[in-house]
Amino acid sequence: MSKMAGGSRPSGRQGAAGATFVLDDFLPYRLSVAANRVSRALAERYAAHGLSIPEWRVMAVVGGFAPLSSNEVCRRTEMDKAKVSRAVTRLVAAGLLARRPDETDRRLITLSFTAKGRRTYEAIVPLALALERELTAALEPGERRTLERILDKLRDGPAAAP
Amino acid sequence: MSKMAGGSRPSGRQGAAGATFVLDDFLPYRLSVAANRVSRALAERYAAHGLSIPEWRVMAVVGGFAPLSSNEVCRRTEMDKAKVSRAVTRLVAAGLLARRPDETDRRLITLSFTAKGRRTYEAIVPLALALERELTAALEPGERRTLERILDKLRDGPAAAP
DNA sequence: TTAGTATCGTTTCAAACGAAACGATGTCAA
DNA sequence: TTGACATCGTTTCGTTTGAAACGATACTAA
Repeated sequence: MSKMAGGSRPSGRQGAAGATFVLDDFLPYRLSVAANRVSRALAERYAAHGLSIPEWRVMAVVGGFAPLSSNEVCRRTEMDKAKVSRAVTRLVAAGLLARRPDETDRRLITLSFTAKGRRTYEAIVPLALALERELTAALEPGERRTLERILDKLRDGPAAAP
Repeated sequence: MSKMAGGSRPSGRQGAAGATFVLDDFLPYRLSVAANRVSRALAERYAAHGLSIPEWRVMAVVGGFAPLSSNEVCRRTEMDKAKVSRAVTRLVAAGLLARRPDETDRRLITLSFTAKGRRTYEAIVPLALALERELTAALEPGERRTLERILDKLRDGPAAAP
């Protein structure tokens, strides 16, 4: 029951082309709307800690894989390097991340938590997990697993890497 | 098999906080990545017709509900009014949409296709449907239905309207 | 009437964005 | 060595974005 939002329907008169198109049923649209809703909810909670979503993503992978380079952060967060660079700059300025040149390859910059950064990380991870639980609470156990499978397929599905 | 991207795993040493967090398994993240992939694929195809995604969304609801006001477009596309205003301006400039003041309420502006706009609409709807078919081709028939249900839940789920 | 308030669509402003250019470093083959 | 090319992270550029301010129109109550 999400189609009747406005009451009226595609209104019959559909020009010559026959095939009625309903945006509300269009998968890319619905996926985008759902993702935006969820992202907004997440951003709201992290705003209280002064973190944007790109910053949170960086924190998340540093928490799991530090020490790592900005380049690795790119791969692990699916963000381009400009976005990562800006997020890292802000996190360093906020005193959450330490940036130090790699000894053996000086093009690389190694990222790791400061003490404050680690404390923040440990404070916000539970927030993320709580939101995830809230979201999946509405889902049947089977739906949850199906969703994981589907998201994998959609992620890898179209557009073979160039 | 999407987790082993880099080979290494959360690397054991996890500070004091115990609960290992894996961004790659985090629903909001995965949802966002999947949605971005799909949006990018869609945008690519529409770029050939000179349409951005906001513009395409406006075209889609005009095709289904014209004549309608910009305000209705906002509700039906989940875009804010600034975004809609800009998309409409471009579509009018491109000669696809006609904008004419409502007779009875002169705050409203009624939108409808020009002849060219209708032709374009009829040309691009099949493109959208084709992409959707490609995407869902990878899904079992049951998965497809489950996904619909899940997207509804995620859309309405968190954040009761203020 | 006439205030006062609400709604519509546009515009303004600052922030965020992606693509491309860039300087610095590393790699590889002649 | 040297030169050509690749990679890393930052910065620049023009565009897009959302929030708020805005003018114009409509509604409501005195």
